[in-house]
Amino acid sequence: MSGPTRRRDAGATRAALLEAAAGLFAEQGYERTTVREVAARAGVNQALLFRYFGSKEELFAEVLAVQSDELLAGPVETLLERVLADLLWDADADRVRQSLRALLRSVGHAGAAELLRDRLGTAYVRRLATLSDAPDAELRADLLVAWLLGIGLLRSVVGKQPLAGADPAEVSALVLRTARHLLEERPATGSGD
Amino acid sequence: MSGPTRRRDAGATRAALLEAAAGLFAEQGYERTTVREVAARAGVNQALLFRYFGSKEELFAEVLAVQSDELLAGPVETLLERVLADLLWDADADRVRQSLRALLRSVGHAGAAELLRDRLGTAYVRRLATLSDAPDAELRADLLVAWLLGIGLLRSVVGKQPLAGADPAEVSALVLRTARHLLEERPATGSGD
DNA sequence: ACAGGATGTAAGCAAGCGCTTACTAACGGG
DNA sequence: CCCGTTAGTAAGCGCTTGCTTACATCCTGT
Repeated sequence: MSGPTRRRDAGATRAALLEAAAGLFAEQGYERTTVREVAARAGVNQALLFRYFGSKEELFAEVLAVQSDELLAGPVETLLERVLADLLWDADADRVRQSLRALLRSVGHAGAAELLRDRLGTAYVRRLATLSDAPDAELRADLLVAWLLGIGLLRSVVGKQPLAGADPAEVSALVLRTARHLLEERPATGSGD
Repeated sequence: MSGPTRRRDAGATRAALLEAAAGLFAEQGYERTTVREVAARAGVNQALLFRYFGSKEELFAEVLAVQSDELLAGPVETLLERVLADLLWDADADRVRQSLRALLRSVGHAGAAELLRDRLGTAYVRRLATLSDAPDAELRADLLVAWLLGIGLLRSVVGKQPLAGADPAEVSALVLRTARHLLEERPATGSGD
């Protein structure tokens, strides 16, 4: 049987570090967050961070690894809506949202850019592109991902008004209507199809 | 007449520092660029950077100060098109484009965020909002600025394909059509106006 | 019970950062 | 011609960064 109160618990320490890191990476991005801050918020000696994660970079990768599948699992039709919700309702600190925001916040960092370029971004775009019949469907989906990125940054990082203070539901509805138009419209041609 | 070859020339030194800084800030952003790098590229002793600009932060501000008016001067109708051009044709290193990209690249930095929030972003939004009759015109303009920000980052910083490799003219046309729709559309209402 | 691995701690290293200081060398007006 | 001002230089200060090391302590299997 497990001891009543384990003061030495590798699993709990790892989890505490992971949670502290997720919060700080989401708030400040990768570069501005120091390993000492993470250890302090976790209430843990900072040497343990390196024992359990190897490096700051690997810790960051583990934080980002959380979200990959959860959002992508649902139906394509509501994918954009769900991502927007995670982006706009930033009050609560759900783990998926934290890791999404850590990704946005750290887009200047090579590791985050690579993840967005080669894995996450591609996965989103593949799904979003199925909503469009246009031959350049993937480009349109890329533009949508770019929009989400920009909205997240201008809202949470820059704090631009009126966007930062706007009703999330209104913003979401406006973006969704425009996104549908982007995916479905076709350029006017001289031949008139 | 001025001396034949002035080896001691404060104006030229300042200009060299400014140009080197614009290039590096555009390529790497504020935080990743070091004052030693700037001085080295300018071929100048790094102490002079502080003599002529006071601090890295003030040097950055001076780099960003370039673009403020130039783009905003033209007609509103082509404003979006011109910014998109500066964003998408990133081959040549025009000074206005460099400072625009330095701003995007450094959006995680407090100084850049403040400029975008309180000055530049507001100026763009004011003008863009005149293109819409909607009551939330400024919000829509904010969303456009967010889109520009996201496109610039996903293209130049992240390097996401197919966006990064797409024909700038096609991207521009697609974004402009969608932007017009965003500015002009109105939500469907139950009362049917 | 006790050896040995797992867990936690304190201290500090090398490197890099923005910035400053103490100095030399060139210029230009009197 | 000389001297104060200006431009340029070399060195390094104080601090922070990610990461490591040497060591104390606890827990568990046999």
